[in-house]
Amino acid sequence: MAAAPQDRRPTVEQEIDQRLAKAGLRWTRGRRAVVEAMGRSTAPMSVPELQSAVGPGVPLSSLYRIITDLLEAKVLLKLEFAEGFARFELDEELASHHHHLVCTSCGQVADLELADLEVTLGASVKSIRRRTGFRATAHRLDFFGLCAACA
Amino acid sequence: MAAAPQDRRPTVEQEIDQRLAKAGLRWTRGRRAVVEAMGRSTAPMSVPELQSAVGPGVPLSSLYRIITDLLEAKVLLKLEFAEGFARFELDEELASHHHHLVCTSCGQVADLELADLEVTLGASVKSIRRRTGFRATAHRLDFFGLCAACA
DNA sequence: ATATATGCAAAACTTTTGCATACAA
DNA sequence: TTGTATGCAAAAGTTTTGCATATAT
Repeated sequence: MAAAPQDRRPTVEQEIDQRLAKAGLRWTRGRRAVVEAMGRSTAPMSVPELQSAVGPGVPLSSLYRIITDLLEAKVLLKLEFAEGFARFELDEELASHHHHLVCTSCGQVADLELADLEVTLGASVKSIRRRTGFRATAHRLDFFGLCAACA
Repeated sequence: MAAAPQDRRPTVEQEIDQRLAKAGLRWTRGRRAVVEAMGRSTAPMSVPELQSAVGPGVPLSSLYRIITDLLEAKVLLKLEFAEGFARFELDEELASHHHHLVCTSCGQVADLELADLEVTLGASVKSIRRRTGFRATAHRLDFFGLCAACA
């Protein structure tokens, strides 16, 4: 659903602009390329994947520095799936809260929304705080198994 | 509760023995030290943590090789919390299925059991298979926030 | 104009590997 | 005894950093 004229909620682009500004970061060619590549992807990307999505204009060291900055600005989220390297995706508030399906055979990682579960998880957060004093502000739920193609 | 004489279920040690044997692995001093250190810990350990728990008798390269072997034998489980390095814990069937509370302030990782949630998650696994064809055989749920001490 | 971001090269950190020796079965 | 595991050193893979230059504001 596109933003209607009377919609006062900022677009994703505007929201990203704001986060960069708040972090004191400039809107540069490299950062634009990374954010756009992330926006095009439907699953968290590794740095090599990001590099080929962005094209040869951005060297590795810059990619890593851009990622570090975007993490600090809360534009990106860092994920690790016990693969030995990190993956990244757009911050959940910029996209939507979701979980991951990790295929243990081919390594593919897919996004998945499970709205009904979130209610239950919200209740768990309260019970955790009551039982342990831990104040959870975020969670991650990943499923491991075989994707349709590998099964 | 200790195993009663009539209890036919193997102890954790026997179960580990079996898994090593099935994988064709010998029960050596280094592996024993690692398994014991893991058994003593209540939270997943990084390799440096494991190294100091085990003491100076086991060099890094051996530790990593031992970990690799124990992962293959399904005695250990590998976890990553987007810290840039891996953590390890005893396989869930050797301990108990649980989740993690990761403090984003001090970095502490604590174990947590949430039995009631497992039922809901089981239902989700079925719904995922129906909707996407993905066959989940395991899951991981981690909560991020502030531990009681940091809050 | 000025502070910030980039590009290149070098380095740091985690993890893996080759090879000779030591050890478990 | 025989194959497996270990220890040391060297290397590989991922991520970080120093410094000079280029760029956004």
